[in-house]
Amino acid sequence: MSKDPRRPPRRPTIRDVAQRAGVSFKTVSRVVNGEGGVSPELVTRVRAAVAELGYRRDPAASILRRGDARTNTIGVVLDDLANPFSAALHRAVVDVVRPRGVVVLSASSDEDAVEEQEAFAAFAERRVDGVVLMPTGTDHGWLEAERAAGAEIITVDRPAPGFDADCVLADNRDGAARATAHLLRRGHRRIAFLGDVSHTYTANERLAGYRDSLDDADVEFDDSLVRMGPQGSEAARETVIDLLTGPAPPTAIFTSQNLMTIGAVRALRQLGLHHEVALIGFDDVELADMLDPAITVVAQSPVEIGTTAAKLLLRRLDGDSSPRGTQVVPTRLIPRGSGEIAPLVRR
Amino acid sequence: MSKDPRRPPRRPTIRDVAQRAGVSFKTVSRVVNGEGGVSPELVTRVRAAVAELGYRRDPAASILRRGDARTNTIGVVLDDLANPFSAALHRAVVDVVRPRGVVVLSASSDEDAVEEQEAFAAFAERRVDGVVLMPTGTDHGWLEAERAAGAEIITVDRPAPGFDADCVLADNRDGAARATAHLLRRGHRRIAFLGDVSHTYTANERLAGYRDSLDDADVEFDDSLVRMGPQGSEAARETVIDLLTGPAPPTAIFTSQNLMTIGAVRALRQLGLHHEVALIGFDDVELADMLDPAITVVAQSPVEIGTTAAKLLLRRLDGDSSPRGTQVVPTRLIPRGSGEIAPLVRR
DNA sequence: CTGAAAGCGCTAACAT
DNA sequence: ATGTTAGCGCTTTCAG
Repeated sequence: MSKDPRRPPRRPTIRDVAQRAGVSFKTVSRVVNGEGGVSPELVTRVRAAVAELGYRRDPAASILRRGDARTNTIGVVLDDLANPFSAALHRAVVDVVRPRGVVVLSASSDEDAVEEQEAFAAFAERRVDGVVLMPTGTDHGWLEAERAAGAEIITVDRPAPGFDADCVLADNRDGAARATAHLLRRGHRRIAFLGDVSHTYTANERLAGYRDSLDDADVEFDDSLVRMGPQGSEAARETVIDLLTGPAPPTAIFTSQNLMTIGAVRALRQLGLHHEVALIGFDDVELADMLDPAITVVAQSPVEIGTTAAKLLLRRLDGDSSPRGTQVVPTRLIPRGSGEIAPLVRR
Repeated sequence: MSKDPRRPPRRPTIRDVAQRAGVSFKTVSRVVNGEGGVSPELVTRVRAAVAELGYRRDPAASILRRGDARTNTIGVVLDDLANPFSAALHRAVVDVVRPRGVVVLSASSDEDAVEEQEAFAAFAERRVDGVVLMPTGTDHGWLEAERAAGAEIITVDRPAPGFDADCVLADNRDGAARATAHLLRRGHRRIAFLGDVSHTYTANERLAGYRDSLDDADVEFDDSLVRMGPQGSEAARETVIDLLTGPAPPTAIFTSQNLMTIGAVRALRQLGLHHEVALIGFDDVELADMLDPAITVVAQSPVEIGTTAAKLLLRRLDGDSSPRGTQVVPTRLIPRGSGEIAPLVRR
């Protein structure tokens, strides 16, 4: 009748099994852990009792007594588990650690420092062996305590400000520079830049790459062409419309994130300018190659980033104590059409 | 020098803190658990000692003694965490349970019964309170034992064959029927059907819906237009090309899964038939609205499915023991262009 | 308000 | 080959 939290029926313990099998509980322990040194006859009896009672060893008690702090669990905290980039990275991590008997706890931070820390704390409380973290842009000094408490930490996509950790990321600056140079080579001089909120590491790196190429080409940096901060594809769409309907519109657009690329595509369509204004996006997007024009992108390898990070984490857990460092996973410019549109003199 | 598994430095225990604070360990326990009944003075001293030592309570030991079997951890096993549908569903589950202090273990099964069972076992071994499962098409009698061992089980996207569990899924049959009727209404009579491997529940439901509408319209079912089994977009692309270049090609295509829709788009492009052959896909695809023609789809709500399943799971964990049942989340036909192409008489 | 003793389910160390 | 004892870190129970 009542709806109070169901008190689960007590699970059978090692002693229940022992009694049923008519042996000491230590014998059961031996069988359950495959320690050997038990007569086949008893093994059979114990196995039977285990099956009949549906006995399962309590891993908490086991670990407690054994004293090895390993839970064979790691955590993954990404900005958004539903974003294709993060989802691919996430899956790659899971796939790498699974054969080692390691399971993965997952959470999204939404680029919010509080959410991030809460997720991390929830994982740390459960004594994860390590965490793969996509850190927000805030100071991460608090991670020192987490490390001291025993968690290995690998950051992905960006370094953690104020904390020295292994890091696996894309060559953001170089990739952005190549994309920008690609547009400059076609003659574009007014290239808009759309970036994440300005405290984001990747946004800044990509912006830096954009500026690198402008400098190389002696094109003056124009602040009015840079828009940092639109969140999600809808905000990006509005921003692009604003840029293109403004007084001095760009002839090309560089969107530094996948959702922004989608927003830009929508805006260009809406204004009927998709064949006139060039577009290059950072991070590939599903079906980008099927659009008209197909979208030129700087493709990242989320799978490679995730795989690399996971392997590195496992190595650290195995005791590798070589100096911490950063691994850069290369990006690839994929020309598909939208990035090869020549500048149009509009009036 | 050696690379043997690092023996983590022993963590401080409740006794270490007690000694440091000059109190009994029970007092520390009281403070740590906020039990009250401790003088402010001692609370302060204990708090300080906790901070200095970086003490964290061992949840395993705590739960062990307390006897409440709850780990506040649930598992999620989906076919592919990187697939947009599953990723969205996954995130929705995480978001719902997180405010309750519940964390989520995640895994992909790749529609493989062995992977599925291994993932489940890895979670069960860690004593998850419940699991949200997208079951493969095989018999799931083995779940009985898992339930007996204490795990609440909710299936999503499909029921588990041979196992009675709460289930949250889309109105597959009806959605497919509406899509097919939509095409029939435009005059199509040769409509191809692309489905997942034939033992998949959703594939069969959608095929049934397709047949329902054919029957209603007195159109004879043609086996040669049905292709079950292409895995992934590339296989789907080849299948569609095969269909369209065959002796009696379809005038419309119904793809019953998101990756197949993408494959079909590629095939139609490749053959230059995208304005001549109609296409409707089951499950929405990012940028589908930006293609030319834009792709008509039967949109599912992965977020609603995940949210519903997670809430249901929490309710079960709270002791709700009402009869198990199935909840159907409606789909929505979104006409965008590709599904409104009239049949072309080809020769 | 504080503390000592007992024991959660299990395994290490030591018997037999 | 099997069993006994102690104790992992913590909370419960019961005494002061």
